[in-house]
Amino acid sequence: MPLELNPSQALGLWHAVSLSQVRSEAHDLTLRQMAILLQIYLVPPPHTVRGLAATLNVTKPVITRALDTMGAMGLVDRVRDDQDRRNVIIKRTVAGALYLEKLGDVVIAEARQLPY
Amino acid sequence: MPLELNPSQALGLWHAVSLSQVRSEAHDLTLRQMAILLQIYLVPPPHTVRGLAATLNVTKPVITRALDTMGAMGLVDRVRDDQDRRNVIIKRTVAGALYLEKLGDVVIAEARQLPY
DNA sequence: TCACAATGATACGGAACCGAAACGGTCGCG
DNA sequence: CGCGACCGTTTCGGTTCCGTATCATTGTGA
Repeated sequence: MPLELNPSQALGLWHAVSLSQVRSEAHDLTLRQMAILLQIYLVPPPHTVRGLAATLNVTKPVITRALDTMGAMGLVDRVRDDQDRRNVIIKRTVAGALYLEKLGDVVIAEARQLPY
Repeated sequence: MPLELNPSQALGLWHAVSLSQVRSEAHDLTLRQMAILLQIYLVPPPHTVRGLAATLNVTKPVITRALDTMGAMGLVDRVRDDQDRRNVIIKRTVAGALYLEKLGDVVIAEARQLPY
């Protein structure tokens, strides 16, 4: 049985989590960066710049720059593909997994506190 | 009975909605702008710049600028308070309500398609 | 009345991000 | 070998956002 939300729950959840993110985080991720990070961690590898750009419907430099930023934060890692050295394989990191685990906790906690 | 999500559902939902937002919208809102918009529409009025700044834990100029941007998009409106003319009351608009209604539809649709 | 507090807006310098275009390194194929 | 295609990165000019500090307007209370 699928997860059924009513409009109030849907917006309420989005509101609560957004608010939590804005309030807590010193430097939060862009919506695009967040989408990239989630794509990397929730979809089976391998992930490439080109593939992410196509999936998110953005240009390649957007991906490169987002990986620069999140790489500096330790949330992702980049490795050259030895089969085809033109490719770059985006790797997950422990810090990235932890970051998303916390995000998941926030979503779960806010969902639980939602009026129903 | 509260809304119980498991970690996979929580992150999957956030992933799907973020992806949908990034893919579709030419001009998407900042996380802060989104939080402000949801606060205005989901919490009973009146809303002031100062109040929003305190709730979101950001400085007042952040609110003013976000209202400038979203005001230009027609998502919110500003009216001087006649009781205390120092205050500015932030008003909802039809366009803003429609915008959030669509967002809610996306959340609901993605939740329904979630594996469970 | 008149200093002072409060509110929202603005000025300013700096940082991050964007899209388009160009670039270097790599592969594939004739 | 050579040339074109492909991949990720970088450069460029421009826009947006940020934080701090300051401003104009309005209310408050001695």
